[in-house]
This record gives sequence, structure tokens and C-alpha cells, in this order.
Amino acid sequence: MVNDQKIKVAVDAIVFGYKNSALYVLLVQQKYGPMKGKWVLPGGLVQTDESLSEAVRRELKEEAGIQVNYLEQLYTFGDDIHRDPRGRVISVAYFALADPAKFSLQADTDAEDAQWFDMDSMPAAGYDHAVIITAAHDRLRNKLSYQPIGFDLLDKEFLFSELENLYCTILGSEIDRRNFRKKIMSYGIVDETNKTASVGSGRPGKLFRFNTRKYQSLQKVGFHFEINLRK
Amino acid sequence: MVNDQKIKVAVDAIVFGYKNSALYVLLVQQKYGPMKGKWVLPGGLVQTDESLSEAVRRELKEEAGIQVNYLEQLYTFGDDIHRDPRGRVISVAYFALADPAKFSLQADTDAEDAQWFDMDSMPAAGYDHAVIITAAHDRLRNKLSYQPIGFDLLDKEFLFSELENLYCTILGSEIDRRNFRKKIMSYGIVDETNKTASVGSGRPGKLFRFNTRKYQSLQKVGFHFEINLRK
DNA sequence: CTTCTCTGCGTATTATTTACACAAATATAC
DNA sequence: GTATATTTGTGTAAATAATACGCAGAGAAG
Repeated sequence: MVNDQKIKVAVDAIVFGYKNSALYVLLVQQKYGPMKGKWVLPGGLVQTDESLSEAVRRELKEEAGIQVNYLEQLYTFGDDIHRDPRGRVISVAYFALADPAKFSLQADTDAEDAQWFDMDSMPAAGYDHAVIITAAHDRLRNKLSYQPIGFDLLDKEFLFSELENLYCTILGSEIDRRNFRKKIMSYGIVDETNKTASVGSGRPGKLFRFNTRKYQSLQKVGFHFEINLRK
Repeated sequence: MVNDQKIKVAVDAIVFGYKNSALYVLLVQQKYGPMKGKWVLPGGLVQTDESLSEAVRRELKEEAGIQVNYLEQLYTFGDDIHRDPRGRVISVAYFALADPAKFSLQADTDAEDAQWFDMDSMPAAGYDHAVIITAAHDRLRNKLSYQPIGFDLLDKEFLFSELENLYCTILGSEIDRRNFRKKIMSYGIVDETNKTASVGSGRPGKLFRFNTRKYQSLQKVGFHFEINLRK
């Protein structure tokens, strides 16, 4: 093993949150380094004795004080040799979902500040993070259609209309409320509670709950979730 | 940027090939190091001044003398800190497809030998490569259903029966020849040539050709390829 | 020249997806 | 406290897509 390799390994996390019918990404403001003052994805160098996913969770805790509902590896960015001005750094990017209502953000270590940014009005991110965010956004939209991850963006108990709005907002498409509900309910992975809640005016709705257990057991039997919204 | 990180970055390629109605993986035999004599995935350390994908292509050329039809990043393996006995190494694994008929394998540099192994009778691979191969195999099966990558495993011109067999073999399922053909042809991404060919006995069949151009232009219009075989 | 093997094609049945409208429950405005 | 606006909750018919299924044509092998 020739030992002259000079490559650093970083992880970055793209954490999506959903609130007030809008999609948000978590960014942190750099305290030090060439991107000082810039907003970037939470992340940093991996420690030699920690796993990649541990590194991501650590950085998320350190830089934003947040725990996520869902985490998966997105892509490793390492084709642009000059993506980091400090030298050759490859970044293993992770895709994550969180419920913004569950945590108040808190910057620590390397980060000056941590904030949720509406996807529709984002600052120019440092490094190549705009590219990474785009990739994650694509992943989110795709995944929403064939995996029930929307629930990880909502509170444990939610109104059906919130789920509807989430799909409409993120996929940017219309929806037929009746067909949507029929489809979701047909999978049997969403339970109706006997509680109700109302948002502003109108008839209050029942609260629903994603049934993780049921989903997992169905998955083993080769269950296939799919939601296709018309354009 | 604290500079005490001791992590090496490697790439590995899982190259699938298809011939004689069977699925093959490309492995190379290690010439040096702790896995000397063992069969492993082609790959190696990334050079500081080359991109990840360049590194993969270089290794494939060096260790097996092969060029692939399709290459995409699969996953970065870095959660098991001890996956490499020589120290902390993360591996960015690439998923690739090739046509075995197009190249005769030729080991060079670090590899003693390079060979295609039938997926049904593989040697115990070194490092954690068995895990990586399983992940790639899953990806192949999934992808076959929703992306027309089967063609990258066949010759440029192929018989419909070869495409059928490929799907049956890899997905391990039955097929209704008539419905399969109808579906594939309905997408308009496969052209019939006016040549025919026969394999052994039976009526000779027409040769077909995947229309890359057509596929790419359809893709832009939001085209969705999907082949679902019944269990 | 008979038999075997593989190719190529069409239609009826079933399942899935889409389109579509109105009454019930509450909040707000007057 | 009455009228109005807003949101929830539900069923059915039409259109589309997926499945099941059988037989004649072209060569190769014996």
C-alpha cells in the first residue's frame, strides 16, 4: 500500500424539514476557514476511529444540536478535485429527514449559527454544496414516490391534509384528495387515532399515525409502496 | 482543518457481465498484500490528483484490461472501521456493466489474474467484498426493473430471446414472452434491424438494437421505463 | 420428409387508475 | 346567534393498463 495519498474524508448532511407547507434545509454558518461567514451544510472531517454514519450524527449534534428521523447515504462527491479550496477532500453526503418542531437549533463547535432555510429562498451555499443540495432534493422527490418517508417529516400524529400538502409541496403537483387518501389507506400502514385536531377554520380532522411495525412486516413480504401524482 | 486524519480512500468496481444465460462478476487475484492469492474486486487507492471515477476506470484497465458500458457510483463503505486489515480505508464502490464478449481479460499491475465468475459459484472474496457484491447484485436487480440497463450487458445487436433470458436469469422469475415483448416495444427504445440470427435449432430471430438517442430524448420528457415480472 | 425447437403475433379478461360532487363539522364575520 | 366561509370525509362509473392464453411460420436435426 503506497502511502502518499493526500486525501481527506468529510461527511456532509442534507437535512430536510417541513413546516408551514414549505420545505426547509438545515444550514450552518461557518465560524472559521475559507468559508467563514458562509452558509454551508453541516458536516466535517471524519475521525479516524469513527464510522461514517457516526461522524454525520456527531456533526449534526455538534453544529446544530439536532437528531434526525431518517438518515441514509446519498452520494460521495469526489470527482471535482478542487471542490474544497483547502486541498483534496471528498465528501460522503448523507440525506436526512427531521421534524423541525421537535428541536430548537443550537450551533456549537465550528458553527456560528444554524438555521432552517426555505428551499425557495436559499442563500448561495459555500463549497459545492448547492450541487449536493440539488442531488438531495432530487432524491427526496424520487423517494417520496416509492418509499413512505414523508412521515419522517411530520409529527408522529398528523392530519391527512398535512400529508397531502407535503406531497403537493415537495412534488409540486396537484392531487386528488379522495384518490390520494384511498391509496394511502389501502396500504394499511397508516392508522387512524380517535383524536381530532383543527387548524384554523373548517371541520376538524382525525389525527393519523404511521405504523412503522406494519410497514416493516409488509416490507419483508415484498410490499411495494408507490404514490404517483399526476402532473 | 485539523490534519490528524489517517483514512485512506479506495475505489472498488463491481462489474457484471452476462453470457451463456448466466450472470458473472469480474474478480482479480491479489498479487501482494494481506489478501495475496485471494480473489477480490478490482480496485485500489485513489490518487490525490485524480477523480473517483477516473480512479475506477484506471484500475479496471490496469487490473483487468477492460472498459465498461455503464458505470455509476454504488455506495461508500466506511462504517466498518476494520474492513481493511492494513488500517482505516473507506471504499467508494462503483457498479458497472460490461459485455464479456467485447474484451479478453488481461491482468496487469497489482493483479495476478482476472476472471469472470458465475454469480452462482463464486469464491469467498477477500476483505468485505462479499458484502459489496451483494449490495451491487441488489442494485442490479432493482435497476433492471426501472431503468433500461439490461442492454449494457448484451451485444449491440441482440435477439429478443437474449433480452428475455437476461431478465429471467437476473430477476429469477418467469416471463410471458408476448407481454414482455409488447411492453418493451411499446416504449419505442428498441429498434428492429433487418438482420436475423439463429442460435442452434429453431426459427432464426430478428436482431434488435437499443436506441440510446431515443431513450435520452424520452427521458427529458419524463419517460418512465418499468418492467415488472410476476413472481 | 418428419419431428423438434424457437420466433412472432392478437384478443378477451381482469385489475388498477382516474375523474368527479356533495353533505357534515367547525371558525369567523357580521 | 345567524349566515358565510373553510375544511373534512366519503362512493361510483369510465378509462387505462396488466394479465392470461394458443397457434402458425421458419429453420435445424434426425
